[in-house]
Amino acid sequence: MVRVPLTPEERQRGERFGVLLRQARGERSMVEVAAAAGLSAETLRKIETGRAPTPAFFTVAALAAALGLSLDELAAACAEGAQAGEFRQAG
Amino acid sequence: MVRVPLTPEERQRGERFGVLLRQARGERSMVEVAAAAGLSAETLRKIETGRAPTPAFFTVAALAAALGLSLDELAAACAEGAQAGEFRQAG
DNA sequence: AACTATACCGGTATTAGTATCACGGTCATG
DNA sequence: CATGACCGTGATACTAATACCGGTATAGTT
Repeated sequence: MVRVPLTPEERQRGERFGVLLRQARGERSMVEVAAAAGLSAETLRKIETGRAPTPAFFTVAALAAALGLSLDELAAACAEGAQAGEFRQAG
Repeated sequence: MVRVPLTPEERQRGERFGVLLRQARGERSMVEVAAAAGLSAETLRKIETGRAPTPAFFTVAALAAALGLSLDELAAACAEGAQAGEFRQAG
């Protein structure tokens, strides 16, 4: 095995990431935001639904610009979410 | 063609991106920074040399955290660099 | 019911990111 | 020179991101 498959935690992080993007998209359509970011709507949908859990940096940067989000806050939000659900689930 | 190959501009952006990371690494070794970011040294090398021009978002986020960089500034620097190197070299 | 717009889903094709393996260069030791 | 440790690099193997296609479902309009 030369490339390790994505761990469940990474996929969960991708899901949280997608939720954040979807919230930021608000009422706008996928097609509009995807076009603004220079992506296909399918790619945006995969990212939002967590089916593409680790998108490329510049893809996320373009999306963040189209949505008016901060990359640092975005990454921090995912990291915080990971800690919240990672080892503090039981107590 | 279902996935468009990276354009020369995207590759150039990847090279600028790698240069920024290498500058931020300073005197530290690849092995140390890669370990701090949770990557293999080879992956860090590919990113720094521009052979991986569009790394994953969380890979970049981990690197930025290890190097003390801002993701927003990083993305902005690459975008500005694109404009600066495109038609305004002296800018 | 038909038409339009939006979003979800499975399948498919192609490129690219990431990790492991193997090699050369440098410095310190003997 | 031989050995070992660290650094950077190139080749290779494997998974994932991205895009396109067809089908499905919901909601609004006529």
